[in-house]
Amino acid sequence: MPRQVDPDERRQLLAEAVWRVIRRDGLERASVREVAREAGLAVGSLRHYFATQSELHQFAMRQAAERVTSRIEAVDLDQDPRQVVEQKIAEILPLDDERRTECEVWLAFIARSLVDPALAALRDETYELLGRAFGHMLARLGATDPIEVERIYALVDGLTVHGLIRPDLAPPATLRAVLRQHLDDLCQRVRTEA
Amino acid sequence: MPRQVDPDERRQLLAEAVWRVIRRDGLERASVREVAREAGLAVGSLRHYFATQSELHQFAMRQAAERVTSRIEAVDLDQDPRQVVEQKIAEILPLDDERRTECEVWLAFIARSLVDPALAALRDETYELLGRAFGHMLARLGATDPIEVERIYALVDGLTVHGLIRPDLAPPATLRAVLRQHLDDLCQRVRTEA
DNA sequence: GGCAAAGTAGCACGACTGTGCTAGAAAGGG
DNA sequence: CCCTTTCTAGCACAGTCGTGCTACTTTGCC
Repeated sequence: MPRQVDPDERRQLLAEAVWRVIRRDGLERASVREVAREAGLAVGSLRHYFATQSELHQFAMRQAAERVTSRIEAVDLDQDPRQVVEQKIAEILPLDDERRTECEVWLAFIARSLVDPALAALRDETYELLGRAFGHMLARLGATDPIEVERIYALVDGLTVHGLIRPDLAPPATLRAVLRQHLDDLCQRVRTEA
Repeated sequence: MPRQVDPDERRQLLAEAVWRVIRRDGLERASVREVAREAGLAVGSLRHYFATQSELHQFAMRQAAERVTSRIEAVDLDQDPRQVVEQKIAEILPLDDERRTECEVWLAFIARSLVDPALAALRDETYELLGRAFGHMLARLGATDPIEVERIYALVDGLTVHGLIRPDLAPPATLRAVLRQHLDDLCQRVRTEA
């Protein structure tokens, strides 16, 4: 029998078990039984923390999003704005295994959010949060055009997908290079406009 | 009992039934039973055309990809290169209901392809085909930098995702505007480099 | 007509699913 | 010490799943 731990910590461990199952077998295999097995718990025990499968999935999705957003907010602002923006965006992209996990999990939940209203609400929350973050980042670089905000946001999400599905053709170095090129263009245009 | 139809046509009808189920309930609900019900067939009848569920899903995914790629190849080349590129890319984006269906279905399959080798092979095939298409399109505009190819490819895929999940914040007009802005920048850079 | 092929339908099996439910163990405060 | 709360565990039910299998109908060719 696993030693008792702090309830919040137990929920976090269960969320991470969900992530591992999703990475290994996909979201459709993240059943309460499979997640409980992955976490080393009985189904009845898991359901003491999450009454339904839906709650479990929502929590796992929210935790994945919060790990990303909290890292973005933790970036040191006391440096060149261009560097700040680049570092913040780097926290979203699948550049290492930790961030790759978050991206894979996120993609699985995003896909399901198209047919699951509860997940859709969570998705919208994060989408709008990130959208505002991109707005602030571009403002910091002197760009205010909403089209440019959507442009870099879409670019980053597209790079994320490419990094996930073709790590051979879109490795971390390439993702970084594309991002740098885009930011270069952006900064240059701002300068010439001024 | 449904009248007998041409076998290939029947397979196409079944693929479209898969698409409808995916849009309505998600890929995880696209069971042989549900698809057969959607198509108005018995399970045994469906399995006369697709021996396994995996075959059914692969076919449905391939058909969705082919509908997009064939439209791209059908774009009239006898006009301004900039227009050709814009029209080709417009065939990928979820700008109307038909294309939106393809994109939603594609996203569902892409997500599952991370844990399904058979779908991964199909995904890679299409990814490389589109990658080459973007390479040709940029070459037509005078751009050859591989980073620029990945950049516009990622941008389009990101716009697709945004158009799918937030049609309110990223409506067709916005997707088009972002694409135009990107192509404008691209063409201008080519001119100044020359 | 007959006969083979193609198409349609439905049953049955074993496996897995979410969740309602009960029972017992552990923890902590009095 | 006891008693309440929290936690862990497991059973049971009703449902869905993929697929192997057989039987019947329709089609098309001779």
